[in-house]
Amino acid sequence: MTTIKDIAKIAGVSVATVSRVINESGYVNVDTRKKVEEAINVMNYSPNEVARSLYKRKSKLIGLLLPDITNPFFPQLARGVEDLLQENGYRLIFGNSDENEDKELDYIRTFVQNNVIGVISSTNFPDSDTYHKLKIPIVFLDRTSNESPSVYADGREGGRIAAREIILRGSKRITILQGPAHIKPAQDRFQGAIEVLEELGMTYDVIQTSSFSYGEAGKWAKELFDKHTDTDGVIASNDIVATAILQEAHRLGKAVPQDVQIIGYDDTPLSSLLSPSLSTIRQPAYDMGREAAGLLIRLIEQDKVEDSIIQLPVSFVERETTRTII
Amino acid sequence: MTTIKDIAKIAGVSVATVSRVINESGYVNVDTRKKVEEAINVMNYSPNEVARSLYKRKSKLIGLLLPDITNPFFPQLARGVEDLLQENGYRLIFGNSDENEDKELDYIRTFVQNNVIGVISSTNFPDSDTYHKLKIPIVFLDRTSNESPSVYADGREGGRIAAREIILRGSKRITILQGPAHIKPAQDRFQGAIEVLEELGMTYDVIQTSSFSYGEAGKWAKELFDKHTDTDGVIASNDIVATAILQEAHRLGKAVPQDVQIIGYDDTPLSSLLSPSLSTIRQPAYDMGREAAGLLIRLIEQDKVEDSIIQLPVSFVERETTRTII
DNA sequence: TTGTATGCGTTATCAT
DNA sequence: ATGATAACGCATACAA
Repeated sequence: MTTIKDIAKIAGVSVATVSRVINESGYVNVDTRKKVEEAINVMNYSPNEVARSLYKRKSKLIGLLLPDITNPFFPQLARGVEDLLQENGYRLIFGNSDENEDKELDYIRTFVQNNVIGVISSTNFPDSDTYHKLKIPIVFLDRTSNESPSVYADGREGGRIAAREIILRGSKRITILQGPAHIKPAQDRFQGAIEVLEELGMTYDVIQTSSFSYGEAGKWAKELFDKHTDTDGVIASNDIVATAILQEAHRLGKAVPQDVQIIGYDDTPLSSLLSPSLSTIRQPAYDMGREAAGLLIRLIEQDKVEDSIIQLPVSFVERETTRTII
Repeated sequence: MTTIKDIAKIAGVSVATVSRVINESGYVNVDTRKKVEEAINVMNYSPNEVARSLYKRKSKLIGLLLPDITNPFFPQLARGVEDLLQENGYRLIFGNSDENEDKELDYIRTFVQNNVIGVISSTNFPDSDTYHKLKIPIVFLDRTSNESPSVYADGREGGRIAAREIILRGSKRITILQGPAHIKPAQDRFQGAIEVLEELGMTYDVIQTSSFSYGEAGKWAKELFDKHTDTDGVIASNDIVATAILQEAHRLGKAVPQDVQIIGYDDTPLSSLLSPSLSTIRQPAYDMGREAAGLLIRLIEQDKVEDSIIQLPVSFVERETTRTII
């Protein structure tokens, strides 16, 4: 590996001078600058970020913690984060937490050990000690905590919209899937929907679920139609579950949306590809990722940051699993 | 931040001794070890990986380069990689290349700048200078290059299977989608299919495509049924494109699989959720990721590694877009 | 305008 | 069995 020393030798200057031209700091004569740049090009030199990081006590690395990149909602988030960071010269250390606190702590620790300059986390434990003690900027993504910087979509409103739309389109006996208890955004959207259901005096049933995995979704779907045969509207906790419901309805010979309406949540790419395509509440995942990255960069680079809590709007995406308004 | 110096002071020993207990290297008295461990626990100390990395000239970081995490095939790969690496104490620096060589080089450079100890890459340019000059182990994932370590599924065989199965199930006028020219695995599967088509003397048409994106897939679907009205079997370049074909067939009122059979490629989670669910060629993505990580670790930790080219089997997954064998 | 020297936190060598 | 110290590659304070 070629080091700053090699460059200095080749250019016939001291390492300090080389450092100056690299970092455009301090004075340096035009001619010597040229010599140095020449040497840098010839050797195809680029500075060792590890040494820099050690000296400055901070790197260009940012830690990203997501529950599970295999859940189609998260790649979009990740991509948004990565794009903006990359454009700004930052790089990503990435980990899946599986909503598991231990795994999460382990990652946070190695983030710190690697001098990451900030972290973006979709955690279920934003109030844990680990986060409070962190001395680097952190933004919670798709999660919130008090006054902490965070980027999320309005889950409660999303739930309200879902309930309103499905009622508006004529469902009378609604079943609502309650997402995993430990996942805050899932509870928010559930609460929002319940509110509207109550306000409008609708009769409804609730099915508890404990994960968002493809594997288990089918189970809830079966349970739903098993327990609540006369359901004519389903508010699912996310698109994955909604898809399973749709499949099960299909299997049972129920017509969607004529017999049962279904509303998903997230608007993952999947939802537009189903037949019938899935009506859903859209979260602007890619934008959320970008916003989170932007916020983190501001937190890192500026002294004072306003608007460190960013709430993005959700919206109803009308597709084919809901009827058209009469 | 608490450093090894702090621990040394608290434990009343030298930094050398602390280092010894941390790394379990050299002799250290049981009692002093206890004192040191005590201090480490009290201070919740963990060593600065950056300093370690600087001294040792290598980190515990591994670079992972994927085309686009937003394409549902790649999260599975990524997850496989991450799981195995994480279990072995390695961490991931992650980047999307968008199949763009410049972006890729940029990432490889920053990988090196950060002393990554190995790289896993799904690149279209495995023979580029950058990779040849890399002095750290690299494994190509879902890609191959000569004798270089790599993990991939047998694309040619996958293509052959797809063609065989669709013919076996009665399609006579097959249209085959040729994936992006610059993506090697896409061409492999295409070649494999063509071989069988030729061998069996089938008539077939080819549609060129230039990306795997959701956005453009619909375009090719339209083109396909537009140009080749009498097609009764479609071999798609991957599940995304197959899904678009399925949608378009549906829109045109063609019955699947009665009028048209469709075979996808990859077996992304998506494919089992469609209606009709998608028959496809399965690539064991998660396992490929794990294998790649395992191979890389062997490359890193062992002097000599056999079987550094790992080919995983593909298989036909029979679902509802193909007819049952007569 | 440039160079020398120091320290970032760690590991390893060499004494003791 | 333990400690003092050089070195990893870089950026900066200070001298010149």
